[in-house]
Amino acid sequence: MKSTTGTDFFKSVYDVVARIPYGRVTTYGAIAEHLGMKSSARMVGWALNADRYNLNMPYHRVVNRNGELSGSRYFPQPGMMRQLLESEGVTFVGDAVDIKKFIWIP
DNA sequence: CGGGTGACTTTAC
DNA sequence: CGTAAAGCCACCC
Repeated sequence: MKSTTGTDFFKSVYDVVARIPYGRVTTYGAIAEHLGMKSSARMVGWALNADRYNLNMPYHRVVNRNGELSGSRYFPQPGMMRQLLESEGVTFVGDAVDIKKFIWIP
């Protein structure tokens, strides 16, 4: 859990994720780059993993650079992530979203 | 301070 | 398309 020391790294991630518009997706790299750590996209997903149980945010709109739903396996139910995205009008190409069309950069 | 870990990314074979 | 390896940074013990 985030200590009161205020790492705020997570907070930054949550802030960006919460800003993802409806029907759009973003990538870990894009968020990391926005935070100034483009070389460490891992931290983004890792940050979500830390609070996915406590926070209510559209983290299903966060996908990897290839548009694949790498995080879907960490969702409560398999296929839920894709279902949510399709529900928002996001189209898929195979097992990945049409990242080129729905990519959103903060 | 050091080692292990990870929802990533890129390059290479 | 598959696996492998390296780079990367924050967090935990």
